[in-house]
Amino acid sequence: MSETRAPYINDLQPLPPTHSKMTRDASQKLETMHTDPDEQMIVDRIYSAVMEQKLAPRTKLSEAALCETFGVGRMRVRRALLLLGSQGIVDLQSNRGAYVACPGADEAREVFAARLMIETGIVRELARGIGDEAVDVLRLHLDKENAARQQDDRTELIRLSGAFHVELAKCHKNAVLTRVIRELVTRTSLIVALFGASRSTTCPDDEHELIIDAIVSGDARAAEDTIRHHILHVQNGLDLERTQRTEPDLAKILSSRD
Amino acid sequence: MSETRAPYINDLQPLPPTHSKMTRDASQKLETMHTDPDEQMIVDRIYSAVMEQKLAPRTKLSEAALCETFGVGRMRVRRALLLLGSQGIVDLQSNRGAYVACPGADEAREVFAARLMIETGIVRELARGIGDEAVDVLRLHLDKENAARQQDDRTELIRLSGAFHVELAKCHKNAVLTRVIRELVTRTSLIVALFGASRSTTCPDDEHELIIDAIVSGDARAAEDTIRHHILHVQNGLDLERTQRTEPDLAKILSSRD
DNA sequence: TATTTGCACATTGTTAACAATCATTGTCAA
DNA sequence: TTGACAATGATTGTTAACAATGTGCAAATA
Repeated sequence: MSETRAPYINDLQPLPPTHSKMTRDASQKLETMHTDPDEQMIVDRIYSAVMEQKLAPRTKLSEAALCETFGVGRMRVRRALLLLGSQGIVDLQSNRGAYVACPGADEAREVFAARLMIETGIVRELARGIGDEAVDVLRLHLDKENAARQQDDRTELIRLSGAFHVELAKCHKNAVLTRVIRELVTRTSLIVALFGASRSTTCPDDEHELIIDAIVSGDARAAEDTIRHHILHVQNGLDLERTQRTEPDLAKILSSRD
Repeated sequence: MSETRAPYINDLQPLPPTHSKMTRDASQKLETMHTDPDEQMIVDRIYSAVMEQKLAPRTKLSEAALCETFGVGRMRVRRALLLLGSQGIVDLQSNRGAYVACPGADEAREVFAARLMIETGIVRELARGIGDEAVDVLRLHLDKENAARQQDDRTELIRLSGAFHVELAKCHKNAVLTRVIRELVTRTSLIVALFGASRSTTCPDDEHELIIDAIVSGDARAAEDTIRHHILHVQNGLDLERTQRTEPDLAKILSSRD
């Protein structure tokens, strides 16, 4: 459906190139931990890169590049890519390689709908009784967000904005739930990178603070409404109705044989 | 923490042996589709076997056995096991092999807590407006459950009981959400196999029908309460507070050399 | 000049052999 | 008899070579 266009997107994407970051991380990794080159490290690294929007959708993740980058054998890279593919972060195309996933509008709506259903439950239960130390963790996270916003650190702000929702899930001390949310948040990063038009999506103002306030107030209904409003706000800041960037690309290419 | 006991459980488990089913499925598969021996087939097969409680927890899934069973190379089996491991269905132990997962009481509580939060959202949104064809699908599923119950087909009833919740998720036509629920339901099957004491867990009476009725009535609150009650009912039918079956097994074996 | 066809290269998929680790069993000594 | 210890066998982890597929370029032809 969407694999017949733009074979190598590296030089087409406006986002920072992947190679510079890759090599930096590679050297860093080769220096620090040569003892445990687990493939979970590769997964986490790519996961983080996607969440920070350093890896643009449709970026090719060739095995050779990843091998050299992380200094591991092809098997490890292959396993990591398989895991990432099973979570919808990368798109594994047979005999063609692995690419950072490029979710369509339908899939984007699915992710937001799922987040709405799950996260409303998360904050509702938290409003029904949250530990003091958990509130402290959340408020500390809020401080980091504000600091990043004041310093105009866009990358850090993007990362923290997504991580806030993971922190909300972590309050339940439920590894199963946290994993689900982490996956959905990461896919949201891809969606925002693809469909994000205005900067409002990357700057959630003080909505996160409102969510915390609603939770500590103990009003479950208010907490639900607040996070629902927040998620919808992020979604409404996107160009989901429009055809994505790749679709007109194909049409343009096919019609540009003038 | 829990890998130091009962290395080979095949002949210790009271559940049906895995080999008979395996070989049957293997021949069936070799006959029908020799063209696409994808590893997704292996994953789905093991998934189904776990949901039907044909594969008991702690059952060893050796690579050689799976290779011969499914008639594929070791790489395919390895990839399938990695995927199953990433979803908590099997436990991959380094240099020791893959075993059907044996969730502890804490993990069981996490799964139920996650299901409570997510599935209440699912039925709430469904109560807010569900398509007629979706209702038909659910009622048809209910008929199958009743048929299996009347025929005392315990295996089929177990499968359908879990699949009902997957069908609920499917009503949203949301692949992301459906995948999450499918994983949670499958892990619930493992939990029930481990901690299930009374048969009440396998026979949810007519609670599923109550859920559908609450949904079609349009009362979101009632739908939430109904499925919450249902999930808690299943959970309360378990011996979660007790130490699981494997602990006393080892003690009994070690002390039974009279 | 534009299109198509063939070839060369690069990348991925697969297989098989090898290395490493773990479990079991047998042996020896206390 | 019991305990530790070592050897053997089996199973998993890893690597490298090979096969297969897709991509891009170039040459040839209309």
